[in-house]
Amino acid sequence: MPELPEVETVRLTITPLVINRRINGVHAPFPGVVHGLSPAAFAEAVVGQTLVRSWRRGKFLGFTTDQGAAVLFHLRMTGRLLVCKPEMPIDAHTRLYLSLQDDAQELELRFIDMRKFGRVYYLPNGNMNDLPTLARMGPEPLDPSFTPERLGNALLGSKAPIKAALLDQNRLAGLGNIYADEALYRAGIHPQRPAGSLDDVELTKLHEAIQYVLRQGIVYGGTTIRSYVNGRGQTGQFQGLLRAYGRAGEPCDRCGAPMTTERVGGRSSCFCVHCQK
DNA sequence: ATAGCGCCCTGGTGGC
DNA sequence: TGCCACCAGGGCGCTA
Repeated sequence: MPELPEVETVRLTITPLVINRRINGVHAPFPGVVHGLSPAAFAEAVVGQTLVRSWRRGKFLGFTTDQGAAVLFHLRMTGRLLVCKPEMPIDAHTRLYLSLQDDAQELELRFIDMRKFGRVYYLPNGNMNDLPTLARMGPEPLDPSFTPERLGNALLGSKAPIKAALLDQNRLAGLGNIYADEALYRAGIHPQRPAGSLDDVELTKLHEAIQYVLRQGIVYGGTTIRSYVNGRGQTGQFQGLLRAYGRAGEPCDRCGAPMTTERVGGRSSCFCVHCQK
């Protein structure tokens, strides 16, 4: 499930292969993949533009073009981005692909998504605020401006379980089920705690834990549970270092007691009842 | 405004 | 062995 570290890893692996390439064509075997406009309209808008810069906001991966527009991808659950030669056989789950040309050769950027949750967005002016989801999105947890105080502000007054609040992209960008469980485990905080009830010491611990697990996730190239691969088709390596997510019934790394699983905020959550208060 | 829940989607898994 | 209910969950839209 691509979360911030997986999207960042995809961005890092894709970027050198697609930057300074001109979009020559658009094909959308699954027309619904393009958000808010038809594939034909998307193609008409984007063909002829050159990708000049990549960026990430939460779980969105964006490419800015030479005309100041932006093409965004959201991988949701099972989305992948793959850069390959045109002659490579098309995967059955390919939802959209862009033909990219430079002086030397043509490549394709393919968006593959088994479950069709993923979307492609086009922003004519490249302005993130034109997409309401991005305009509302909370702070970037790895930005230097993200402090324990800002985390506290994001959670202030919330009676929702801290786990649900961490998954709420309007409070904090980029966390999904895996890294939320990992961060709460590392911080020793029970997922059912009301988000607004954390004291300053806990906020400091949770802030450190969020940054730590996200940075580790990036260092290890993301977490592959089922389908995630980076832009070169390689799996991540962080799954071997998970201490909470998916470890129900296994012994806690700290105290040895079996890890508990429970649904919190509609999501399965793994935690240690002894170590997380 | 906030919190909770169903929905979209498909493939893998586990139970009978 | 075969079938099928169930589960995974990000973001959105609806409800109370």
